[in-house]
Amino acid sequence: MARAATTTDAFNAVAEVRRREILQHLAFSEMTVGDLVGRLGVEQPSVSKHLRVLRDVGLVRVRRNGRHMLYRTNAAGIRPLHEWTSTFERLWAHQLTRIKERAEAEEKVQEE
Amino acid sequence: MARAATTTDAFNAVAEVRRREILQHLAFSEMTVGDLVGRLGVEQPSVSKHLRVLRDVGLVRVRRNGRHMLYRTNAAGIRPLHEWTSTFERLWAHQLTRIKERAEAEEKVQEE
DNA sequence: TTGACATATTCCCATATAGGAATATATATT
DNA sequence: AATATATATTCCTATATGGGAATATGTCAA
Repeated sequence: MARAATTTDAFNAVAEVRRREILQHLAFSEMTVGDLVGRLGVEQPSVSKHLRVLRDVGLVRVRRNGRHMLYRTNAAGIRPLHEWTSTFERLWAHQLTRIKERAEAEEKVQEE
Repeated sequence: MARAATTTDAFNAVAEVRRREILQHLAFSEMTVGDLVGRLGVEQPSVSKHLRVLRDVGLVRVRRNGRHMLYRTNAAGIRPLHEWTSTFERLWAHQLTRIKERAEAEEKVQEE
């Protein structure tokens, strides 16, 4: 079997750096495809294709304005990612604490 | 160009469902490859290969115990994902508020 | 040393990319 | 209608995948 399609879910869609960049650019203001092309320095067809993927998984919304397409990030689509990572939050806090404790124990040894 | 390697970063590694499952299983207790095979119902070579990817990006740590390999999740590796998604947190809270407001406005219309 | 057990690696293949180039579609303008 | 502008899609190709099957490696036990 091959890798899962990029349009399978938000996790797969967001694996690509360009698409993460796009989502950030569209997070707090609508933007045109042309705007994105300018800001990312990527060819227009590439941008359109990435936007297609993001649309398919519901990570962006579009509306037309004349011959321009106005895209914006649909933050709700990112929420599942946030929640999945949150389940590990306690864990890394814990692990960092242990690392800190060890470091302090080491320090104490140094002092003696 | 093809898709970026799964070992490029945590984003790519975590795109695969199996690997997310593995990380959850190894989050709060060390486990053996065999344990994972049993819990996931996946062939051993598959599990080993997924673990290899997770190791390469630093999402799991291993230690040997006789002929068993004990794996555990390295939560710190997931943190970048959490932080990236956090930048959208305000946004979805905001968008949900707007949706709610619209719903309430609709309701008001109904009452009249 | 030999055999059993646990895990890792290799080989094979169908599949899906991402980007580049070319082209199609849609809308505005004259 | 003809042209220009904005965006989307198609075709191409090198590349990496995930799973299955087979095999290699490593460690313990007798």
